[in-house]
Amino acid sequence: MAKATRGSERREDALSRERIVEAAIELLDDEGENGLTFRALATRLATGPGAIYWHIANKSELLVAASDAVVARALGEVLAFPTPHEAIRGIAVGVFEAIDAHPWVGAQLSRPPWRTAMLQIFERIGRQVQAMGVPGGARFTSASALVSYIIGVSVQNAANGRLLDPPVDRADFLETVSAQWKELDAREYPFTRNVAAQLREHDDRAEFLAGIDLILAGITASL
Amino acid sequence: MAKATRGSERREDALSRERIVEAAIELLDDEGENGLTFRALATRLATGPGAIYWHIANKSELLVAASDAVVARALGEVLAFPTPHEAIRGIAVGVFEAIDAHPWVGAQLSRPPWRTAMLQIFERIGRQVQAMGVPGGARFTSASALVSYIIGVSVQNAANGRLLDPPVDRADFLETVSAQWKELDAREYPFTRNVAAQLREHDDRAEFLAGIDLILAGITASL
DNA sequence: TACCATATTGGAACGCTGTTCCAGACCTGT
DNA sequence: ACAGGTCTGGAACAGCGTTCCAATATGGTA
Repeated sequence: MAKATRGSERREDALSRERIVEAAIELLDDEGENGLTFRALATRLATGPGAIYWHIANKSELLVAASDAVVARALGEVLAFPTPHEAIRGIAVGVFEAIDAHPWVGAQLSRPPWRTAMLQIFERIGRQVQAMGVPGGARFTSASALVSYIIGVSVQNAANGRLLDPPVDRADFLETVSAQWKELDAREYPFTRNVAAQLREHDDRAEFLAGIDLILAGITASL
Repeated sequence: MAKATRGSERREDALSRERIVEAAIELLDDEGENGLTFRALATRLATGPGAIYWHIANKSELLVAASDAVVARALGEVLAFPTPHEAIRGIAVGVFEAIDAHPWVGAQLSRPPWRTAMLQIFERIGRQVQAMGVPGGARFTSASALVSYIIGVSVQNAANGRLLDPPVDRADFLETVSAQWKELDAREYPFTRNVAAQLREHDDRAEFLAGIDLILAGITASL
């Protein structure tokens, strides 16, 4: 009797690569990047650390798999757009919001191996650059610049949101930084002091899109 | 006699925050980011781990201090330029090459707290944006876009160079990646496959500057 | 010079981590 | 019913950041 019970419920919660990656994503979202340990993951999956290693080589591979899953999901949700210009903005926002929702992805993207996740973004952006009418020789440069900008801003935006241990209100946070900037030495930081006020009414997403438009304007201007 | 000898040479190798940060930079450059441990650092400074903690709060602070030192040194070497356009290129290249020479700095920059290092870059770029004649309301956006792009590309460039454990030749590396891209599925990655050839004769620095010019063109176009 | 309070040192120890190892349990095909 | 590989999970290892603290060096005062 005891044997039968244990045997039947065993197949239900069988370990698998997907289940492990899914649990890792949950753990990272719940506890932050430092929350993902093989022991915590094993506990959540009601098993031991050793069992996980049968399905996944090491922590690095686990992080790559988790990031890829998040990026793939985000890009999958990006729909069709009437113009290349709008499509690029749509893809960019999709990536931006995915990293904003899962800040730990950012730390992974700017780290080797830039495998599937980065490649997927590059491919999607590249196609739209081509559709914009950019000639062959300049496509690589334009797509690279866009992808670098998208990843760069998204990662930094995620890093900012992550830096508060007791999650502070965004407005309060901007207020604080803005105040700090105003306190800077007038000789060393004249520019930063000057724009400190603008920081208070600052919308990351809008600023991000404005940057995209800036690059797109540059691409268009050199057609 | 013995007492005098020990006493006199003791002051020579006295510990200090600067000496520790300098040794940390050397260690990071020599052994990579994983090479910096408090034990290795203590050995290099001929002391124990505990002594280091008298001068520095924790590893995070040490990394921030090391990054700040490298960035400050790099920006200090950037000279005057006749036009804002050239100045921005000059600053950008300075940052790019500093991170290329010290890849571990990249991992730090896109991580909170973005204190002095990031701020210094932002300030330097911002002043030149102002000099370009960008109106007050758009300065923040333009400077942010440039800084994000500069950091984004530099970090990714550094990450690429770092990923090879036996340091492979750059040309061989590009050849390999280019070949990998050509093997990609034609349905899923048409664009990436198409530009794979361009990757082989790819110059990171030139590509980086082309991206800067793209953004500058965008800024100029919207003046 | 003798002494004390303070600043500084460095080695031992703690708790945690990623990873390895392996005895045993499970599942499948004969 | 049994033999094979597949899969599990707990114990153990080395190494990490960090803390602790007894020992020492230093600078000021009597």
